[in-house]
Amino acid sequence: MARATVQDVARTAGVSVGTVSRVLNGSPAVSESSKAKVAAAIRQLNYRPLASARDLRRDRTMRILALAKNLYSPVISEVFRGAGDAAALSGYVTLIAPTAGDREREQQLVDMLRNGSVDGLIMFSPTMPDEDVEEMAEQLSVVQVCEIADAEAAFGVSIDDRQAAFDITRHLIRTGGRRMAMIGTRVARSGRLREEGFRRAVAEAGLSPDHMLFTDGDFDFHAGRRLARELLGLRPLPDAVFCGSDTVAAGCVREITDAGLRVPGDIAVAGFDDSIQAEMCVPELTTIRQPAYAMGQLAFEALLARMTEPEGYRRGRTFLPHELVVRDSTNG
Amino acid sequence: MARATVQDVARTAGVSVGTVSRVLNGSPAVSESSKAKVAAAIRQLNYRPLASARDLRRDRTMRILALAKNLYSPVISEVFRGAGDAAALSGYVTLIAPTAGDREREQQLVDMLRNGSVDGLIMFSPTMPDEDVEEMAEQLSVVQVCEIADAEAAFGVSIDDRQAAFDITRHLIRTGGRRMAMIGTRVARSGRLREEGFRRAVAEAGLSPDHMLFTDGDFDFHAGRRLARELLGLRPLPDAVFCGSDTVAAGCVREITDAGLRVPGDIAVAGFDDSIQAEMCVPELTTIRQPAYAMGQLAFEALLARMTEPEGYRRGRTFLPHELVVRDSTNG
DNA sequence: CTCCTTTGTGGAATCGATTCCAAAACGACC
DNA sequence: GGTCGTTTTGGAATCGATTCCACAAAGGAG
Repeated sequence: MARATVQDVARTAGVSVGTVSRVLNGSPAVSESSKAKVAAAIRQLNYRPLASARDLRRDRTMRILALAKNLYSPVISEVFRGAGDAAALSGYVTLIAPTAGDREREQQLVDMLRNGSVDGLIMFSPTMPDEDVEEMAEQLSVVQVCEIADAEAAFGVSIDDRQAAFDITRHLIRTGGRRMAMIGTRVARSGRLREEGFRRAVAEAGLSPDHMLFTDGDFDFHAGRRLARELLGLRPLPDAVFCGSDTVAAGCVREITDAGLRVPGDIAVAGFDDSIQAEMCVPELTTIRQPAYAMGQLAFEALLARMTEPEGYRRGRTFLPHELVVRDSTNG
Repeated sequence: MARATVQDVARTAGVSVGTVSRVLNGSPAVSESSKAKVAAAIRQLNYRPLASARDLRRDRTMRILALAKNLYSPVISEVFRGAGDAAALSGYVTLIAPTAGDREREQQLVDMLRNGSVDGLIMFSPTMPDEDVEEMAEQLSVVQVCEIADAEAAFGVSIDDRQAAFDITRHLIRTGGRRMAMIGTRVARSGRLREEGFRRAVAEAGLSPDHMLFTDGDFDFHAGRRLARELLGLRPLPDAVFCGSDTVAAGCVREITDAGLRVPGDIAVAGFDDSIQAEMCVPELTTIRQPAYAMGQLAFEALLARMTEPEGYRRGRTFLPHELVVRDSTNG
């Protein structure tokens, strides 16, 4: 039993294909009797309009794609939840795909926008160089979220990473931090901005950073432990560490605790993101809250504007406010 | 500048549309000179074949969809990584969509299979009733993973949840557990199977369960804390608790520790999944390792068979071996 | 040089839903 | 009953890539 087509429905209902299509799309100019006949035929044949045929004719898919390196991140999943909810309100389906940081796979997914498989694209952490993002943004419906390339043509939503890192570092200093260390990443742009914010806050307090440790690879719990272990071997021992994410901070806290030192007594630790990891950690982490859900919503709204208005869409970046969340991993 | 079509490319290259298409699809019967001319025209016009037109004609999309309630779960993301990698090897793109446990949104996503937006579907935790899964599986390319409905026609990959729960409960008893408690969920089928395994192991040891606590809603860190708090108010106080996930177990451990009791000294705690949470917890959790990546791979392979072979596909369920991982949250 | 095979090419038909245009059906009103 | 709107309908054209068929060109064998 092959798939039923609009022709089959028309024949069964005793009307024309035009009428069937009009019923399907809720056109007002259809008599009640036709509507009923068509509805009956559709049910009888278990008919569904074929997406590719509809998309071809209409020249849009009502689908968008959201790209990220990986899915297992509280911030990413929350951002995509916000974007997905906002998209649903406008009748769009949001699909998500991980790139695994692989250029080729990312390219393949971006091609889905180029070849019309989806109408728009939300990029979380592009692996491609900034110039490519810029070029894409000029011709295609793309917005960025959290990780924003320096691209004039593109729109992006994020917090002010530099300011946020500045704020939390200042908090570390205010609560007694003098020998300042940072564990971060330079792979992501946000990581570099956080480094800047950290350095600025330290300098402003008349101090200088004692230790800066970075990873080029994963930025997870194990990386946090590894770098913290390294840190504990250095002198002078820091009394405050700013970590680029909660997960890394949790690894750092764990390593410090295992070494017999106390957090925050001996070393204060600050995280970033205010994910569930911050609450799971003992002691609970002082961190920066990102309005991830709202960022996702805003990203979709900007994307919608880009998709529907040919030219008058928003460009540049928008910052959403972050918030310092003080918990027990820093001195009160 | 509107999108270039195959016609435009043909005109620019001075060949026919047939030849362009043959070049695009790597047909061998094309001269080198035509190949070069077409390639040049494609580059010049920045041409990409339109997906909907191609899909319509070919009657397949080379895309599959993976559904789950939410994305922020180590098991889910690992399963989908396995499925995605396997799919990529066969030239398929894997798209992921969260249902948020919403029937309507789930239906909308399942419709993407019905209307040919994708060629196949991997379902993680269906919200729909088993009968619907069964009915879908009969006519459509669907496989299930981890959470498997009792559906004859469908294929599913998972571990043997009952046996795994049995194994870890037996370990709790072997290492001194007498007053046995469980914190679980009955919303998911796997949760019910784990309950069965727990009960069986307890009964087999000549004991009977002291406390069984379940949540109908979220099954996360906070739920773990809430149920553990409740548990600590009950008498007799348990000396061993089996939790249905690592995240819940982490919440449970946290609540017990905060109450001034020791894990595992006063109360032993076991988790499930061997996610990163098991390692982040203090003490690290004894748990059950699920071969999530392999489950994803296998799920895709079964799906591929279902999509390509009209009838001779696999049915029923396949169990992959689990593994008891002993750490510090249970007595040595 | 002819005949036959191979290799390459052009172009029309096709996939299935939508949409536009023209025409039919239906009322209402005189 | 005829005229003039207003609904409603039928059906052809369309979207863009693929594929099949027929035919042309090139090469090889005799």
